[in-house]
Amino acid sequence: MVQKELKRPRGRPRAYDPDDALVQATESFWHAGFAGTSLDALSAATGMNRPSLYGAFGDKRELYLAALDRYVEVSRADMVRALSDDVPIAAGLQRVYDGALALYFAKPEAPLGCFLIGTAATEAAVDARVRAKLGTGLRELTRTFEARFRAGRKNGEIPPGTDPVLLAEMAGAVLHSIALRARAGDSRPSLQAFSRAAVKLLCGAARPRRRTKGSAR
Amino acid sequence: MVQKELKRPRGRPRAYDPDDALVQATESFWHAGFAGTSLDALSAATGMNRPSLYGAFGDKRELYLAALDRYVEVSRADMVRALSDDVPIAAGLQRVYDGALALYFAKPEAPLGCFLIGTAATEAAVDARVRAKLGTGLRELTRTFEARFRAGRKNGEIPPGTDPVLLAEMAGAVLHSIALRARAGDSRPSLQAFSRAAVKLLCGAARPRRRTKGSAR
DNA sequence: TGATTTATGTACCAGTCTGTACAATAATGG
DNA sequence: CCATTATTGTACAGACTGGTACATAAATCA
Repeated sequence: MVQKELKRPRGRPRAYDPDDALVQATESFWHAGFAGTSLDALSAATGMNRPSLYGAFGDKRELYLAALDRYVEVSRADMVRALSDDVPIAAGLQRVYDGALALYFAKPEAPLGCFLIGTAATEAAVDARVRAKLGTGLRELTRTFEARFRAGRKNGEIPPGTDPVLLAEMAGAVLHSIALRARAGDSRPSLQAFSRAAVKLLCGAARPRRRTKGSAR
Repeated sequence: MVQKELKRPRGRPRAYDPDDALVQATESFWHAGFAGTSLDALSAATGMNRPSLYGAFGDKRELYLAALDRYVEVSRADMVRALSDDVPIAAGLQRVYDGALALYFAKPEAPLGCFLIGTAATEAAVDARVRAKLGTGLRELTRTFEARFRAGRKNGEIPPGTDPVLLAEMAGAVLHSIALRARAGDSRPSLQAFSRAAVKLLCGAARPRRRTKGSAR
């Protein structure tokens, strides 16, 4: 559908796919962090030799920043999809957490948690651009939660007295905690259980109080 | 009170204080992470030359692990103190968060967040011992919350139907989020506001629902 | 086909990294 | 005062670091 090479560029064709290479580079950084990932490792992971890396992405830092950008954008899009208005808030929240867990445990032998939280946090103290991307990335995700809670308040899904900003921050905090704990070695079932309880608390605490027992599905 | 040099050891005396040096090393790691901190930096920060560092702590990794241990122990002790039973739960929780913020913003020009969360998360994926320390560290803090909630349930501070494990995990999640967001550049007042709202939510949601306005002290 | 353009592969540079060998130093024990 | 012990300071080894210069290869354009 999408036409890729309407017109071939002039010189020798690339031996790699830039998007693919960025994904591979992301996985390398995801595993060992920015400082812990060498250009040799990036070269091996992407299949590109060093000069090609520089030609395509600039230096190591620029490549890392590009990887962060892509990751945040994909995560945001996934969240928006999971939180779609035609699913009740609690179910949407749970979909976000389930999706996150699937990503964080994608490599079952070595759970990596969240790429942004797991690697950019360290670099943020040293590199202002990383700090900015980490900050805006986290805020974007929180704001996605907030938008859903706000819509839910308008819908009547959530009583008018509740604060969508606070609920969004709490939902974000749960996500942060899961991301971190996955990388810290906590088991997936335990985090899944936590996420379910947290959803119940956040969506239950928001309403006028009712029985928790015997709720359908 | 504590006698330090009841008997001087045999050889040439040390030119440094081991505890002090560990604190200095911690600050270095706190800033740039494990991989980002060189032995030269550690040497400069501690005032010890390389062979002394090796003699005192072993290699760089061992030194980092010792720094993590000390940090977790101090944090745990601070938390236990803040959550003492003779202060209401909500106030105790708030003391924990206020203390954390004071620590995370100790260097106002460059907020470093939490040492454990900010640096060990990155290294955890590569180093099993760091992962273990991160995991047990986080769990210890959460269990400290849990103990306080459990005591509060026994006291009547919190209704018997609530789950202390969940509340502790939520309180921990708020702490994790604050730690992260401090390092991501969020302002201290915004995080303080978040912590206050979170305390209200966690301690308010736990009780049978009542007015928030006009509660004494 | 030959000129042009772009990307690749090799090889390398200068600097930095972690860790250590070794001599000098400063204390104690007899 | 000399032997012993432990730490310090210097200097260095060997590996690895990020980044680049340069010749080669593969495509298009005329």
